[in-house]
Amino acid sequence: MMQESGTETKSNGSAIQNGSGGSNHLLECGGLREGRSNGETPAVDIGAADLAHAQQQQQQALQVARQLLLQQQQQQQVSGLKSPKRNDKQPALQVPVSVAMMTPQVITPQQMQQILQQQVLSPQQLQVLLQQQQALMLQQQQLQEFYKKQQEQLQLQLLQQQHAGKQPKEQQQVATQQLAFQQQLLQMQQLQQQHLLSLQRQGLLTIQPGQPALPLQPLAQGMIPTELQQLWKEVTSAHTAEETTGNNHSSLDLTTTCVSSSAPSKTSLIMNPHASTNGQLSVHTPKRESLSHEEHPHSHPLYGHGVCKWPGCEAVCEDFQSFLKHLNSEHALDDRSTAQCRVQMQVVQQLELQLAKDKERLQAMMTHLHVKSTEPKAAPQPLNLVSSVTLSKSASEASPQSLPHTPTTPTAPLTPVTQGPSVITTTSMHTVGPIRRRYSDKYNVPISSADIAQNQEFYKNAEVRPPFTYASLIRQAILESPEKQLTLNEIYNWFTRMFAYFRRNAATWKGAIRTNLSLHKCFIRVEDEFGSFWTVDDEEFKRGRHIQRGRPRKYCPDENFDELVAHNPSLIKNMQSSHAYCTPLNAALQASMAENSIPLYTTASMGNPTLGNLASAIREELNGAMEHTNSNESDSSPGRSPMQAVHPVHVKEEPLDPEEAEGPLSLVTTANHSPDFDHDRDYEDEPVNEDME
DNA sequence: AGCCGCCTAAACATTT
DNA sequence: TAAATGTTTAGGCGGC
Repeated sequence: MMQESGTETKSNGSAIQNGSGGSNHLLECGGLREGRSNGETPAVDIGAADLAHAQQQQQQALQVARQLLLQQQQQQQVSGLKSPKRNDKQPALQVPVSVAMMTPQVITPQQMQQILQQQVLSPQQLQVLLQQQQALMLQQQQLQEFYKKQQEQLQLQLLQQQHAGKQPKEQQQVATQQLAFQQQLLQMQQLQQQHLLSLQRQGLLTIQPGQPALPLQPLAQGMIPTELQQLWKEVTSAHTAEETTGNNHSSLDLTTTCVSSSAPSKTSLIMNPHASTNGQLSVHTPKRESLSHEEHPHSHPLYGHGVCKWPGCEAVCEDFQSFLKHLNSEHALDDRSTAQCRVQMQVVQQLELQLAKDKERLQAMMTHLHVKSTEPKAAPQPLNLVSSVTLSKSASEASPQSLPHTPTTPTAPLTPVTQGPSVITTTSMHTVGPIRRRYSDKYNVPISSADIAQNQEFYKNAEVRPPFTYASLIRQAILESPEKQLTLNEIYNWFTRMFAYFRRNAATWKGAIRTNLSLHKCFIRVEDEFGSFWTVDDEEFKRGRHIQRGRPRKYCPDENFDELVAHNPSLIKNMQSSHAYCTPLNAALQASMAENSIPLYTTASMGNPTLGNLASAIREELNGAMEHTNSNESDSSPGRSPMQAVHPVHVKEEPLDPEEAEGPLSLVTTANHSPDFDHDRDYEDEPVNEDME
């Protein structure tokens, strides 16, 4: 946190920051201006132009839709006026369909613009929203048309009746139909209100709990208590809006409007008539029956520690009686409570979903680790695995007060989303608040794809720093690629694509990426005729070692270099970068490592024979070759030839592990081309065996 | 308090 | 020549 803010402050002065200063297009900096020299297609590079375009489309569509609606309504009014004889007995039937009533449900362009300006929606989300909006309007139109026809029919009948003075039954029927339609319209309105509400929420949350049509996935990943509280407050504040619907008995039919039936664990809202309080709504789920408070008269799920636990309420109630009173008065069966219940249903649903996922994950983890679990289904015991203590601590610190604060940047149109807690799952292993509790700290636990994917949508849209180290992310980027290899630029693009956070301060994080690539042993630079790319050695990643400090600069001219290049023209880059340190591992050292069962340079754990693994294999092979050469010479061609035979690539020299070579057993036989060398050895106090875990 | 890992900035070298 | 890429170091910060 402290570091975070400090960092931000620092980077505020950077040129990059200034470059996008004053603009609300937060996406325009970062990797987006990068030339894509590699010609890869950026998947979701969202630029200002894209946003503007989407915005324009939205507005156009909305305007067209509104015009259509308006026209219809005008027509209707005209037709109404044109009705030969208006029956005064039916005025109520004319009222519901009015511009005043319908239009507020449709998102105005201004609202949309507002949403867009907050820039919390990805183009995909925008598209979904647009489609939803259009679908809703279409529905609305259809209903209106139908209603209009019905009305005409009714009027016709009334006319006939006036002339004939009969058929009261039919009239009654039609009137009933009309009433039914009124209800339908009300439901439509509700739906639209909900839609609007969701959009409003999106302005704050990016993700929309009450949105039936939108994919629930983002929400499923994204809710944390703080956000939920916020959500409650919104719902509360939206109360007035909902109240305008007035006599909506139908609005209490919660299940019709809110719950996506696609969700695996269905929840149903039950009006609990047996609750100790009148009209109290309680959320029942199939799995978690709330405590029966009939059995515990003074224990109520909504009451605890003298406080009303109704979401968003927290009213202090001295005793249970006053709580009941409060409950009855403040949380009676009304629209607000209903809406809140809807939200709560969503919450429960998401949590269940999340729980199921995490249970599954835990099971897989345990299976993988061969941990005997007596109760695989039970709540996860704090396994003595990765630091549950740490996690719980960080989780506890992930309070809204300690949010990552980035508002110092003028470029950041900070929506509440960006200020929201950075971690959105409650159960993920790496629950991290703003604190940079890095996932792979110490343990170098690789991020699984699921870890990132789980919150993928969130991080894509919320400018929240992901709780992963650069190394972990780079590794993830590389491993996600089909070939398990990426150019630097592709790595950049992955970052910008996957994390909204990395769409600004490009200089900073790009530099960090480069630094990490160079610094971590696990990242292997490979070069072919098309350029260079990076692969990852997963085993090395888990070991988490860095290239040792004090390593001499790789760019040191050397007299042997020309000769080397002569033999291996394609090695130019790598040779010149570090040939001086391609110290052969002597047999003793290797034996030592073998004794320690060090899986040095074994193939990466990802399974697929990829180039990354190939690189590792090559190195392995190279090590074997070194074993035989017993060379004191610098790493010249003999070691390299096999590599080239295997693949027209070569890896950076670092793989030869100067670290080991410089350990106590090290027989650093290379000529010291660098004056820093002895200096390096002075620094290098890392004995091999210690290094070997 | 000291160590360690991570992040950031910066300087510098090399390549494109 | 500028920008991108790559390497290395220093210093700050938080966690342990």
